[in-house]
Amino acid sequence: MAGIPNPATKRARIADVALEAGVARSTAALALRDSPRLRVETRLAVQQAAERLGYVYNRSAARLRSGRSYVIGMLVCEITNPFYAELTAGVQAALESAGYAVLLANTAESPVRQRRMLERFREQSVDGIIMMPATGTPASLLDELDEWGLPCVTVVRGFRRGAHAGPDNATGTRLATEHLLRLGHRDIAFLGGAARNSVSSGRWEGYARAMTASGLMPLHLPCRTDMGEASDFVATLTSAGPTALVCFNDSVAFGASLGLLRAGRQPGRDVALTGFDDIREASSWFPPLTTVRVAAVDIGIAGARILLDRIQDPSAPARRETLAPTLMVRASCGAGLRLPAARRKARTT
Amino acid sequence: MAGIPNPATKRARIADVALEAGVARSTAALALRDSPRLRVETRLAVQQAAERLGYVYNRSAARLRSGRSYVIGMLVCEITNPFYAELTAGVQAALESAGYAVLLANTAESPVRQRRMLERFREQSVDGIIMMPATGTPASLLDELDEWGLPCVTVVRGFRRGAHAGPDNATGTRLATEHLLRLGHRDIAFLGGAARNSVSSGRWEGYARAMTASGLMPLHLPCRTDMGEASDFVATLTSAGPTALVCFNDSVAFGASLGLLRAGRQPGRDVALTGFDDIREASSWFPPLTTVRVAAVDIGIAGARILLDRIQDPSAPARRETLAPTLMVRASCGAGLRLPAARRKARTT
DNA sequence: CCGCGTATTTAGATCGATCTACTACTTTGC
DNA sequence: GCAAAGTAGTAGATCGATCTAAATACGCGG
Repeated sequence: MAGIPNPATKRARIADVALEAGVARSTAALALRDSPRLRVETRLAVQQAAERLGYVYNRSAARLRSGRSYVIGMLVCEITNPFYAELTAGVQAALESAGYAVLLANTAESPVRQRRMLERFREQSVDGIIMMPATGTPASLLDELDEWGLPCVTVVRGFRRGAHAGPDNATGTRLATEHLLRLGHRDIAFLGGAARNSVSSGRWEGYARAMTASGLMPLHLPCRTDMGEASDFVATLTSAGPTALVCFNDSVAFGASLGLLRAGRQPGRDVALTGFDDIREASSWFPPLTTVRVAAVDIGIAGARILLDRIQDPSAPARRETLAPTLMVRASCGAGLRLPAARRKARTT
Repeated sequence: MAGIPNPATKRARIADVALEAGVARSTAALALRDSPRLRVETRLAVQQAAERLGYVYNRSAARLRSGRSYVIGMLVCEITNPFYAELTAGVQAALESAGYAVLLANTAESPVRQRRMLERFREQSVDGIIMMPATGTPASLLDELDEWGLPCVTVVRGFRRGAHAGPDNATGTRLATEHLLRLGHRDIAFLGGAARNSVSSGRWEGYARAMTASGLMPLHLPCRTDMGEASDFVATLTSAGPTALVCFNDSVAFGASLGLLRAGRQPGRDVALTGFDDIREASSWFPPLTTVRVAAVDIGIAGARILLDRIQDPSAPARRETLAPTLMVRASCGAGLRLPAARRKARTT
């Protein structure tokens, strides 16, 4: 009867629904959760009663009793990095369709903030954690979370142990380096990724192995992994420098190409570039960026799935998933680049 | 005594802390919330007892009784857009320092997903909502949220009414347009922002007014607001086209500059560009992007503050904050651009 | 028509905090 | 010296769901 929910009267509770449907409170609760223990008719009757009253489920109450919150805590090391933003979107979408909500915190690479947020997540009694550890996080954090009884999955970055989803970094840079070698480059340097973490070391290793396998010396050009830094750094390189750069990620490659332009050099012609991640902007860049594709969204989805399985069965061994990368060959490595100079001449004739 | 929290035994409750400290449960609760109703010594004793037991506050229980969750729901229309990513970081930081956690959902511009997530937020009994309405959201959504008793603030995008924090879009594009006019441009077009929302109309208006004030015809070049689209669109413009583009936002401006390069034209020399937002990448772009600065982070912080005030006093009238933009003059509008060609010549001498 | 197993439904305790209203004990005022 | 006011602490109800264990209904063989 009550049709329209009235803001003045209080929100309907499960007891009200039970009354309206003419069943017991516990029956109503079961019906609203679609329990097979109830007859279909009963379930339907209760659900219709709930509809009539404009009943809204109160997960806070459920959470207190059942201990399950259907909330996952997510720690992102730097949400303003487009790769992590995409990954966040992937995680969120995957968890959303499994009925979970996502508590998000940006650690901005600070282990202190990271710790504070983990504690807050614990107070909020999240069902699990999905995180990219801030640079400098000790692996012992996993033990602590374990002690807290909080299932955890690392994504992209991780530790030697523990549930994890991430790209095969070494294979990725190996593919990129081998491609450049095939194109005839010999003086190839690795740009960016100074931080000592699993991602940096993996990407460096893939590059370095490919170089030494060809009898060449690997060279590390360290710079912070953002566009501005990379741009400044590359602008200082002279024409005597490397003819090709394997960049730590796409942002660094973008920075490198802008730096080259600033120095009056043409990315893709004067210096070949490869990136890593294949973020959305990579293909529409000029020149389009040759890069290692590891769909951030897919990593997010994989991480979410591992976490959900882990929540279901916390005793199962920690699963680790390494996503195979593919090389997206575009123009920035020198193949098939249409140069502005050439175009300009063509246009004026 | 119990020193180390034992994962085998259950988590300590407030009753355990009370026992350890030799006070009543309600006293312990007050002490843990630092209530001034208690003597300092009592508070300290309880807090130390909590420390000893490794007590962790259970907000789920508190939330059930008190109705306050210290969780805010945030709806982002497109988290992979760097501007919104920065805004998200701002909101998150501001709310975090006020003791709140943020439930995040990416609507990907879908009103359906937006609605679903709002309902989920409601179930989770968030204390408030901070959102950028997906394109096509009716203003009546505000009434619904009101009926639900959920305080809400819109950021960046919004409606005619309701609490809001956002940039002064019209002033921003007016500044940019006037700057281009001062530089002698007459054939200036507005690029991007086809969607019919408050942001698009505001930015178009500022541009159009400045044009008509100078006796010029405003021209809208509609294209979707992402880098790839803008790049494709601009690549088709001929040299007979406009000499300057006021772009809807930085991403569009980036796309435009890449599109010009593809067409063999030089952004900043052949065509002047201005952006909007001043995202991190704008200053390290080549050429550095002249753009309207409205710190995304500041909008996020302003939005968070308005929401928190609104939660404190829901009966107060909805506050609206418009952040004044400033024009960041850089090279992309043609002033002080050092051209690659010139540089290249200088380097070879 | 009884007993037994299975399918449904239910009563009442429970999760862990907060809130209200009350007690006990000081202090103050006159 | 006694009421009024103030201070510090407490008992017990309460939030709204879930869980456990038990009651009831139903079907069927004998």
